[in-house]
Amino acid sequence: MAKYWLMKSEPDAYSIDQLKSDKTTLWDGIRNYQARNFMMNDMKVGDKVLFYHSNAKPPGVVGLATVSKPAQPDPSQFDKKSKYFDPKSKKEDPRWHCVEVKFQKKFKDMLSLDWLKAEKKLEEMLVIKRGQRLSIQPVEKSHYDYIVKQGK
DNA sequence: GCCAACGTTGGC
DNA sequence: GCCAACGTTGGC
Repeated sequence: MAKYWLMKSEPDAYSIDQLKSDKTTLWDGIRNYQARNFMMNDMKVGDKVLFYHSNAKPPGVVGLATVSKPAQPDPSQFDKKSKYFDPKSKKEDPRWHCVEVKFQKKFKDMLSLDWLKAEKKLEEMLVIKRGQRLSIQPVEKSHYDYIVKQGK
């Protein structure tokens, strides 16, 4: 049974257009244990992903992706030149893991955060709740289905 | 650029 | 194990 997720990315860092041209990408650089645990323990190949642009004008869901590879150690944690380098992480016991995601679709018209907030059916979604900063969030099937139906 | 929310760190 | 200080996220 596939699960449903929302994954945030700042378009300046990695956008849906980049994913479209890359086809797949490692979701590296996650340095939050809750988000990591979702990737390590709960995400499975084939799970559905809402791709969300944060810190964008406007922020919102811009397209769809799927999980294409299970969690593996995040290579950026061992790369001294990476901004995600973590000196406390050991090769034999990596602290951070990440999944690979695959491009599925870019919405012609994104669904902005304002729009999500205005939808009665989506009022329980985590992403519209105040102070919700988690960059990977579980999404309910009904919310996912509703968004996919609206997204062109 | 501001700042509320909240996660992490480290002294005790 | 508490909690103050600090850092980051992300909407506005």
